[in-house]
Amino acid sequence: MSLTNAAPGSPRAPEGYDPTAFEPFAVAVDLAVFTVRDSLLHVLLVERGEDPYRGAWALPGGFVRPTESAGQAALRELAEETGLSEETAGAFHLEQLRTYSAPDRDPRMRVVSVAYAALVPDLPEPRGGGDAARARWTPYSGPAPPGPVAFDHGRILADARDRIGARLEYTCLATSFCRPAFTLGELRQVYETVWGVRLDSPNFRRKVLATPGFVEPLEGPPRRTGGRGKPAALYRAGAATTPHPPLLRPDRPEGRTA
Amino acid sequence: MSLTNAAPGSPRAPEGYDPTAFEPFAVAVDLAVFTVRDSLLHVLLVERGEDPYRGAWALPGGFVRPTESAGQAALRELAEETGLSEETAGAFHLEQLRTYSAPDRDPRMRVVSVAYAALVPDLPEPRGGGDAARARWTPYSGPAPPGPVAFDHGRILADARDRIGARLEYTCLATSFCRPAFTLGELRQVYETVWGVRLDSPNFRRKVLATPGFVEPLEGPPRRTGGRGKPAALYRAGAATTPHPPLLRPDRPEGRTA
DNA sequence: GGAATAGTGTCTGTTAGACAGTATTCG
DNA sequence: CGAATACTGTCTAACAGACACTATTCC
Repeated sequence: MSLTNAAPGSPRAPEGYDPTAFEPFAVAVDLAVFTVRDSLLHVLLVERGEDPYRGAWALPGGFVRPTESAGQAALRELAEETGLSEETAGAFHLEQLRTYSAPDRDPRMRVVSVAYAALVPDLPEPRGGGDAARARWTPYSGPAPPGPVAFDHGRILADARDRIGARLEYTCLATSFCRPAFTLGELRQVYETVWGVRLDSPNFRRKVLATPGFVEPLEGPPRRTGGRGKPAALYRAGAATTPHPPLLRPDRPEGRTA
Repeated sequence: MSLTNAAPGSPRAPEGYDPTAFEPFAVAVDLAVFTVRDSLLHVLLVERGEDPYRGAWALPGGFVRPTESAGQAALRELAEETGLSEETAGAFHLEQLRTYSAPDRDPRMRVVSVAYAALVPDLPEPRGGGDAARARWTPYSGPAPPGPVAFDHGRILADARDRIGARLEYTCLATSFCRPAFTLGELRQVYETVWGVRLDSPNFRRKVLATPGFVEPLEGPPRRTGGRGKPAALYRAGAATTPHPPLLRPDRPEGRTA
């Protein structure tokens, strides 16, 4: 809740807690921006130009301004890092992950960070103004992080990846990784890349098409593909948000069913 | 991220952003503490004793202290509100939900709140010191919130309920609502209460027992029940965290499968 | 006995995965 | 032609839901 502790005598604030009397908290957002490129999961990292962790890679992000919410700050940062307008960036999937608040996560002062995950299609090289020039798409496929990263960003990154993988099972957001028009083969590669598995193409097609509104066929010249082979029909993302039944990952050697 | 904006000339902080120069943020935690009592979902609410929203019901919570994380603050508040020790309260399921940060969510100052959900068994009446005396278990079963609540707590509550319902499908945390020893009938009632459906008892039993480590049989005097009928065997929570396959909610008239 | 809960067993329509087979394109 | 991808169709083992039946207890 908020400020009930301002009451003198409250057990939660023995002597008239005044939040402004404490060392102030800074509130920041950190972005894990993912894309699928060349059948590899990539994440957008920026090289730090200042201490601490000078020269290390870090998640893009910044402070929440006094008049904006964390979500608005995340969208603003996403637009800056990708070099797109906020309106264009607003079409991307951007979701709050969780908040990191260990007292010592930033050695200089108390910074509480709200982490967001963004899913974008394969974009041209990140381009924005200023220090976004140091931004790079970094492969992030194995279970290990893509190298040493600043602060607790390795942990945030790992959490974000787990979350995205899990969300693919129960949501339709895999299409967020695809361009406006895509083939079912490209969509399947998204799942295969994020999950690190091979999926049976006919069965995948059946499941996706079984959920109405997951994808919608496009009229245009029915062709295009990622190499040779028969040209594939094009689709665009539909309005559905939840495939039913879910597209569960194969294997997962855990509890068995009766 | 953190403090990259301290760099002068950065596009994200044009003139040497100093976070301490801004109006400070306060960081709080809000708790949605759920329990199942008499086949109804209940949530713990406290009556506010100060303005704003004096006399309205609110989620229990408080400010994050300078030396603790948000998670530690949530555990501290949970212990205070339930009147238990932090060690005892630490056995309850407590998970971070999401962070609420609209600039105007608190009329007095900028408060960013990290919301947590706690799942507890049916406890005796909430008892703690001080203003926890105003805490009450409030039924929260229908789709509507349990009445007018302070701040954006109605929204937090609705989000929390949705999350708990969804988590029951893909996790084993329903046992968190049960006492240390419980019958499968009691466990089934947890699902029925949270989801608002009737489940087939034999099939439910089959699914639960099919996931090794979901529940473990207890030796003790094999009996007890919630009224009359044949006494049921007792179980305790196992080590498994994920039922496989998931215990999906029935119905859900949405996408159909092939 | 009747009602209520626990627990076992069975039956059946559906489904998920496997895979055969055809179509279309590139080199 | 061979390789690669798209797409259709089918077969089968397994499963989910429905439900019949028995057991045990309280009233």
